[in-house]
Amino acid sequence: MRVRYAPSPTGLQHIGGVRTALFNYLFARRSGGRFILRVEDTDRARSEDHYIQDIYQSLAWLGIEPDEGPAEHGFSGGDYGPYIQSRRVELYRKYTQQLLDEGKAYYCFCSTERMEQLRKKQEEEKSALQGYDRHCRSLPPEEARREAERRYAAGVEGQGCTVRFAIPLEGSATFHDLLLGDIEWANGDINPDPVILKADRFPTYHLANVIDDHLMNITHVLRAQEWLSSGPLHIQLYRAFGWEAPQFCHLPMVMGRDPATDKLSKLSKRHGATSLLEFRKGGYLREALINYIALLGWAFDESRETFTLAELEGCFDLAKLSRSPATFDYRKLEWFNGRYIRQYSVPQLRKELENLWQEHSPEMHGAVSVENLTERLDWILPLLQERLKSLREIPALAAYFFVAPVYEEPELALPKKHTAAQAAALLRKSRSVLEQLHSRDWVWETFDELLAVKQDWEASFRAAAADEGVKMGSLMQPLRYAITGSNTSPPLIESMIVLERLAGGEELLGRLDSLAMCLETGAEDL
RNA sequence: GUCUCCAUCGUCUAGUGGUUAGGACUCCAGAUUUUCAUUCUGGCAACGGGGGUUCAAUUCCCCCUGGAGAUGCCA
Repeated sequence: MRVRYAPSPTGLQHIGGVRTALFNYLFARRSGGRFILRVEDTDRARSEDHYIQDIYQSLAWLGIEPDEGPAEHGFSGGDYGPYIQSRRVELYRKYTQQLLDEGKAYYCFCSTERMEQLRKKQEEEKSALQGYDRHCRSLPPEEARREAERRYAAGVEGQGCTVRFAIPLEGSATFHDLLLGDIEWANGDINPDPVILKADRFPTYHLANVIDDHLMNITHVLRAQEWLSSGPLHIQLYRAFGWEAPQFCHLPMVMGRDPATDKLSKLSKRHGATSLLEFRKGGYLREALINYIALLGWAFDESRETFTLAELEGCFDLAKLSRSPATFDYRKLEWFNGRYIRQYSVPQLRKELENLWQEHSPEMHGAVSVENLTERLDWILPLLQERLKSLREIPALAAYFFVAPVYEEPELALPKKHTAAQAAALLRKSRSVLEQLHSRDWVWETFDELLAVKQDWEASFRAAAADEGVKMGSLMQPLRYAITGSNTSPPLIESMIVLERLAGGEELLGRLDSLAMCLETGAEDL
């Protein structure tokens, strides 16, 4: 078995493309076959080098390794190179010539203006026939050849000489799709005589794709269903060359819902983030992306939905593909992401962050900088880990460990049915507890030891709450606001211990005093 | 317009000629908890419509409807 992922470097790798790559990869792994990466850069106007880099980086990030790929870019080259189509143009010209010689293709001199007018006219007349009118198909071949040579010799690009494939006028093309079953298509319904060699003498997708799949011995073509209607054309091309066509499997499309119109369409930029590396930048873990993408149009059984790449390699099965399109759901991706974040160990998570922040500076909060953030992550991460949906939330959530909060909404400091004065009193009580705790001799070096210390601290605060005749929550609320500047935060006692470790006890007391002052001076407003 | 593909909760899906139509996300409620989150428990929610075939259709067939894709010297 030999399968390939054949992206064109005309844009960033997006979810749909990556899903196709993943399924091809999994199919190869599962069947002991080979997974080939081929770059289809036949569109000279739109192909760009950095898009090629994006393809490589995307696959590398996910851990999808091609068995064969462009050797000039460091991939293990197989026996079928080059794997970049722009380095194979002579091949495509040679095969085009063959088709020309056999009368299965013909030169076309119709200008783009003529084609535009034709299309416009067909649209206006709501013509049953759409597409090329085969104007040049009946040109005497010898005459056409001379004209083509004349134009090529003139050398100017865009002289309007293309080569079109002569679709048989009668009959039909039939092929068996592994997912969809038998597909039969009347030749009359195939796009009439598509261009196979453009005016710049580069091949179009259809030609290059068919030639390369054949030459590279591809046995199975797994591609998105948007290609289904090119299937019959490709079958006709294989037939014209006298080649056996590979097995086809047209994967369900990945859709997105346009928030403005509420309409579904092929997932694209208008639906939000779609490029893979954008997700990485946005704090998503590779495991989450792989797991979620694998489930887009595929399911293992009635309940299991957690899979690592390695597990997928062992259980992926085309028979379990869905035939209907899948809508991309950002929320479910987030849910997976949260789960995988919680599964990571703290060192793993820290490493991931350091790598990420090296490439993309995160949006920082106050005085939090990458330097002093990463070195303290081992203390902070355990407190944040279980409330993260994405890595990108970390700087904002961790900010209070680095800078004193600004008390913009002091009413958040008030427990239910408490006045500002009462809250300030609770704060003073907490202050005395902290002072007492500071006078004690305690040390801790690991997070586990911190948890032991926490027992003591918590007991002291509980006693204080009882003293004051309030619930623990009531005592904690002003304290929480003082320390974190919010009424929702990671566990407060652990936070204080960590903060004391990172910034010293005076920092804690200072925050309490400053909120108390704030409450007392603004008391009448609350 | 034409051709083609598709059709189970809002979303991703499982499933069968006879099931209380299963799971997950979201949402809601409850429990745990110093808040938030996590975790746990419970709940809301689906076989697009009409014809057949059959003792019996969500399941098989046809039509309709709906959705999507293609209709490029883009892939």
